[in-house]
Amino acid sequence: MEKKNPDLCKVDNTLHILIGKWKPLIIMHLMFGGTKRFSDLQRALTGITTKTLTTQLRELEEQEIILRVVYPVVPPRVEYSITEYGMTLQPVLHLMHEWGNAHLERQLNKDQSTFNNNQ
Amino acid sequence: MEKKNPDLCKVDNTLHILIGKWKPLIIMHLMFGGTKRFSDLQRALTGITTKTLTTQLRELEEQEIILRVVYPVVPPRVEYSITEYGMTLQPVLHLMHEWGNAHLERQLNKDQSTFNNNQ
DNA sequence: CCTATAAGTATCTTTTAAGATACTTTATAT
DNA sequence: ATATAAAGTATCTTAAAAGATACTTATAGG
Repeated sequence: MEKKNPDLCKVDNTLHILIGKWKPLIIMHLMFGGTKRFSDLQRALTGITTKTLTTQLRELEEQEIILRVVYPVVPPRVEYSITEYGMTLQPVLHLMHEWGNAHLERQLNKDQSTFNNNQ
Repeated sequence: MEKKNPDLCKVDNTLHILIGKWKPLIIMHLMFGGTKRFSDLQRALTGITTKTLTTQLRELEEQEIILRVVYPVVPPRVEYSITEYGMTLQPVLHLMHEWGNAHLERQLNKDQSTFNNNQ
């Protein structure tokens, strides 16, 4: 780890891509579910507003994690897909998923033992 | 990936621990630099306020990522260290560091070629 | 001519994180 | 008696992210 310049904590570069209430979910959907239309995503992400979905998609597009393709028809048809570059996040997300899962179980166990101790 | 219940995106569990402007840095410092006092950390994290440092440390402590030990002396002495559990984040942070580094270089190359194209 | 449709915009409000600044505590050394 | 030190609290302000709600656009189909 760089001791001299702590700004060189590159973890933040990755976090920057992933931070956003719905971004991991969006990425996972496109990564494992393939190309999706705007309305498909909105249906999949229960509770998201159109404004928020638009923002998150545009940011991911700007980072070249996803691709946005507009078909010039009426009513509009817009398709989102993961890019090749976006796919490079897969091992990272996988490990985060694993750790997050273990973390969740750990917390459930903790609650469990608290519960037992209170008996 | 769970298709039925998208709330089961466990990546968010990991993100939840890591989100916080200074948290990755704090974790890295304790993980690789060993036990540190409050003032050591404040010196290391240039620009952080006491209030923010306190908040971030307390949150990490609550998640059992770090340990806070108070020595009952005056003036106070408080030491922070990474827990064994906190150490389990190391592979995750390592991968995020790697990806983030590659991402940074990619962006630098992009800027470079934009620069060249404008000649 | 009216309506429905998909993918958004435009505003406004709420929530949360972080920063700025001043204050507190208490045994010890002067 | 007073000043000092370390590790904080207490308030207030600012900024950024997300939510609620209403509106827009352009054409094909009835």
